[in-house]
Amino acid sequence: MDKITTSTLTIDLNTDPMHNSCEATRNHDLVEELNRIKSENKKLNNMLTIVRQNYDGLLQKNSGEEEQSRTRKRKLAEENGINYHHECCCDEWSHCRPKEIKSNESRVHVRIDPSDMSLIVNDGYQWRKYGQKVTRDNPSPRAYYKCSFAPYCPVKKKVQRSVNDPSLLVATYEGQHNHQNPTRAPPGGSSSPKSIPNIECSGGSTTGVDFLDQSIHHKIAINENSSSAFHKFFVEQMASSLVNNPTFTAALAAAITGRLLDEAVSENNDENISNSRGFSV
DNA sequence: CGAGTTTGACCGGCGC
DNA sequence: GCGCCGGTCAAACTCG
Repeated sequence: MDKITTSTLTIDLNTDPMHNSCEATRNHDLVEELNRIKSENKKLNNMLTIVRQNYDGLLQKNSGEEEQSRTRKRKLAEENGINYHHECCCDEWSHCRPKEIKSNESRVHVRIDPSDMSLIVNDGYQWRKYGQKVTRDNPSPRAYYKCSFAPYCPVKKKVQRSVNDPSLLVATYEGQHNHQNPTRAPPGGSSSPKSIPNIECSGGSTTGVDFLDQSIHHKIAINENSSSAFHKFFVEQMASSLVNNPTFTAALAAAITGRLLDEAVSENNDENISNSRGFSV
């Protein structure tokens, strides 16, 4: 998956024989950072590969056994007096039905304290709960929320505890926000944004990671520019990729870009341009 | 008193 | 056509 090779970078860095030691140091830093980004990219790609494999396996399972299969399994499970749950990336059987997944729908997993019984996912937006229901495939209730930050924001989210892992909240987002993420400008005037939980994206697309490679390419092309400028570009590229990617929710995009923008701003303020910090989603 | 939450009722889609 | 189930509504309730 790695599109950048070290050899490519070496050639790129050594094209000018007149480079001084300062530039050499900077290039060395760039190589180190590149390796670090590649390493993180590889980790993310591994995670996504696993998710994709699970997803593909699920699709194969569903298509192979055809629609009847679901009924048969459901009947069998009910006859045996058990709730049927397959073993895949999904924690809810209903999500794995061959029902078409909406393009503007996505899911995030949020790690919480297992003792915390609340169904609250703090993603920076303001939500109003309009319903709660216990579904047949999950003993824990599912909460229904509407975005209440903007008057006509169409975004809804469903939050339910994972069947397999009680410490995992599964939030399903539908639609796109028609307003800014309030995290960027807290209504209460607080300078520090609300804490973003440990959100893990669950989906089949790899495009959310590919922008890293594109950015690395661009980084080499603009390696005469300052690192902060690159960092800014990196953040913008990331935000753009997320916004344009239908598999990522607006909430997830806002959470990630918010965090990175904060990093970029703080690094600019410190004038300590190391680019050594990573990010995790 | 207003905003948010709770919870039972209702509705529509889907499978049988 | 009937029943099941997920999603939504709305009145009652709670809280600051």
